[in-house]
Amino acid sequence: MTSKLSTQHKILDAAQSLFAETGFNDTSLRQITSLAEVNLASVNYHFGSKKELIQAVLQRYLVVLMPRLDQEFTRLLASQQANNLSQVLSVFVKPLLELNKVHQNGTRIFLQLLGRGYTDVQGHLRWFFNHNYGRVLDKLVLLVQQACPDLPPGELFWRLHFSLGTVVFTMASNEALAEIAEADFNEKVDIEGVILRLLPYLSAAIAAPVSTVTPISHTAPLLAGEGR
Amino acid sequence: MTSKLSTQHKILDAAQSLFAETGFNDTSLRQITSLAEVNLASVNYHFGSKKELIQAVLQRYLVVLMPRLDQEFTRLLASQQANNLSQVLSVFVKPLLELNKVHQNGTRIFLQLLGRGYTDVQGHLRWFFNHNYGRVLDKLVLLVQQACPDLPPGELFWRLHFSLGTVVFTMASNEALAEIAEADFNEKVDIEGVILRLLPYLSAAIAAPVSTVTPISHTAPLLAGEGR
DNA sequence: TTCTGATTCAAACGTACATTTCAAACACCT
DNA sequence: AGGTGTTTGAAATGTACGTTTGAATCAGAA
Repeated sequence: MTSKLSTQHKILDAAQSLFAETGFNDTSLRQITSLAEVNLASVNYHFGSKKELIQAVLQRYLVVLMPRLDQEFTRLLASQQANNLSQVLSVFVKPLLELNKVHQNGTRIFLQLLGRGYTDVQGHLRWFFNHNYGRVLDKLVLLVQQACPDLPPGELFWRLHFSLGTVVFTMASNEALAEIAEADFNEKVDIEGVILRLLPYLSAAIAAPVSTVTPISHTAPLLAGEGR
Repeated sequence: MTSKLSTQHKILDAAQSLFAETGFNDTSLRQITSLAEVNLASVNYHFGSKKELIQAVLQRYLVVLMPRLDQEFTRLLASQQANNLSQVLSVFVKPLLELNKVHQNGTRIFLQLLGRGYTDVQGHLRWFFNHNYGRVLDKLVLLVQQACPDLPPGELFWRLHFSLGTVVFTMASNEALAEIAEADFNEKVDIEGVILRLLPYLSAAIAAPVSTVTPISHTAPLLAGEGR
């Protein structure tokens, strides 16, 4: 079963686990190479630097996930009928779960890494992500906008980021939560279970009625475009 | 105006800003003491260690917030009529905003710190938090349970943690989000604005109908257990 | 085999970190 | 003023980090 893996592969496998568990900055190359059973210098030999290793770890999943999401988004945009929010969010499920083909527990690991990327590093990974895949997410914004025509663009912006936070934080602390859930409620919940629990939560949240109690002067937003 | 501050106070003020901005592990005592314009050794003299400094920074807010929340929860629990979810969540607003009395931008800083505490450190801060203030949060769980009697306890557990993720992640990246929001939508949003936007989002999310959808993965084989 | 480029290895480099040390400076008492 | 306990200061300690180095080892072609 355990075929002979290249050094690069062993590094990536060890790195993703440690990165997901401990975060990027709090995982040392020595931990990684020790777990991977390779020489310390091989990381810099094969990847150049720790920063590039982090990107390589993420890219392994992103190059699979993002084209897949793009394809789903494009399909939904092409269908003339308006899609409801639940349908839009549901298209995430299959592409995300297919990351388990990239690596065992790939879905969980990727989402944890995504969470780490948003909270650990200062801007750098956020830029990398938006720069490479921003156009795909623009389609998602468009779809949600169509599904929730009554939602002002500014409100939608915030709610999408709220939702990103929900997902990312949940995955970052997924292990601890799953443990508690099993201990307290006798419910064994895997990553698919969490995703399926997230869907109705996020659907209801994003489509929630807009609050009427606003202490701030309510100026009509003119500019659209999620750019940046 | 700028009265003479004690060394301890200067350290706490510098530390909370840097911790909120960069995270606990990625902020060095040298940065803190440099910003506070005190000697490096004074941190260990006054607080013992970096870990204890982190706790002291958090405690300054927790000792104000948690009794305040406890009081609100108790009040709501005492009222015989059942409270709806929106009412329950609303009790967070005032206690949170009163943290601005503890320090300028105290609400934002505290929530950012809370986010850092949940994602940065390994369990340690989570334990500290649950150990000291777990009983207060139990009352919140009870209130939400009363407001959403149809929600199974297991589902409620997950949704409360989803909500924690929403808040915590939003605050961790609050500065970046607020900047984008202002640039793209011409909306100046302060911490109060974010909190008020969160309320309807979270109310709808927690009270969302429970999904009837079952996992698409085949139920027969349990290969690739997600545990560990 | 011998040559050659790619990979691995042990060791070291320079930097930054939290923490400790101990003498100097300070504040507050009588 | 002198004495005492508290606080600050500059410097050093030991550890860990990412990265670099140069020799040893390997794989494949001639």
